Amino acid sequence: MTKTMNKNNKLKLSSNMEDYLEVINILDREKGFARVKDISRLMNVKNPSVTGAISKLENNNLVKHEKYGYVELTIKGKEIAQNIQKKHKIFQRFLTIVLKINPVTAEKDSCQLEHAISSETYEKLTKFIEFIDTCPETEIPGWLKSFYHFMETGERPVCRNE
Amino acid sequence: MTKTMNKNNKLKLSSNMEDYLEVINILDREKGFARVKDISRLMNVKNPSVTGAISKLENNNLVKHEKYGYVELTIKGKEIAQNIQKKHKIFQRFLTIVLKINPVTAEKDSCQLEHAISSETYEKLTKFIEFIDTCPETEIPGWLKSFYHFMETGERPVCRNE
DNA sequence: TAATATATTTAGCCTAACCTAACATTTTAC
DNA sequence: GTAAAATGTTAGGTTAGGCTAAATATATTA
Repeated sequence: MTKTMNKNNKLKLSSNMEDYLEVINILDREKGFARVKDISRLMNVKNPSVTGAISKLENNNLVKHEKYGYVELTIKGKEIAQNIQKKHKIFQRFLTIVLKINPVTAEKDSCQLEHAISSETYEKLTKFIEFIDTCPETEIPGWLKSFYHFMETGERPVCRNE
Repeated sequence: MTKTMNKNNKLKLSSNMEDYLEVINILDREKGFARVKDISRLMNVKNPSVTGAISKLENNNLVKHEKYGYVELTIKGKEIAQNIQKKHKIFQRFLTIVLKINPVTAEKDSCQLEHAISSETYEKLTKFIEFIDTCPETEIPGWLKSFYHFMETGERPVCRNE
């Protein structure tokens, strides 16, 4: 066990490496392949930084890459990438739906928050959004409408004890 | 403008430096002063790391420190520390009150999330907690009780359209 | 097919954080 | 009041991640 592992013997990746995996996954999904150039563009870094990062990910068996060729996620790499993206999306939804954060800020915040949340918290936040989504009677639950009103006006409507 | 500034000409600190400010502030509040030893203990680093960090913070006018003596926050340093702590606390409350995350995980997550959230999102999250806190009729709003129930059982109670 | 353009890698350097070992200062205990 | 213990600093090394410049490989186009 030479590499950095957490208590569950799972690889502990820096948020940087997580970002690389995420970007590679996005490119793969959207274009069918990921090249160094595209990764560097999306990550806002230069090509040599990508080459370096890729080779680290390769050492951890998270990507495959043959010289001058495409970068591909391994099963393990894809798992991690998808995990991060789920966290990203749940924050995106929470911030835009519940807190009414503007899309640009919500996106930026989600990019950071996705690396900072535990799985336990992710699960419960997901439940929370599900709770709102599955409101059986209206698109937006009454209490959430009340919160919107509270944010806009400071007025505190009656809070029913259901 | 040689130092790293963001678009508002504000200092952009690494989350590491933010953590040092936070810890110094906590020590100052709880013990009346902050020494290198205490900082290193709370930060889980060795003394020389603290000395190095302190001197960087000093260069940015965020702390004062005379050799072998106490470390003190400047006004600016204190402002930043308090800002981070407010973010920490609001996550702590959100995670424990709304999502019912266990205190240990909530604390760990808050320590990370505090560095990842914009001011705008912080403000709105604060509003959200305020909305819950000021529920005029009950300790815990009915909708939140319904969510707890939903988390525990998966049952979806009636959602009133208030 | 040769010349040019683009993409990738390598080499070498920088900064932020951390560390250990060695040295300096301050505090404590006799 | 000095010697031991504790605390703090300096020096020098490591790793992660970024950069530029230069070399190499691939792709395109004349």
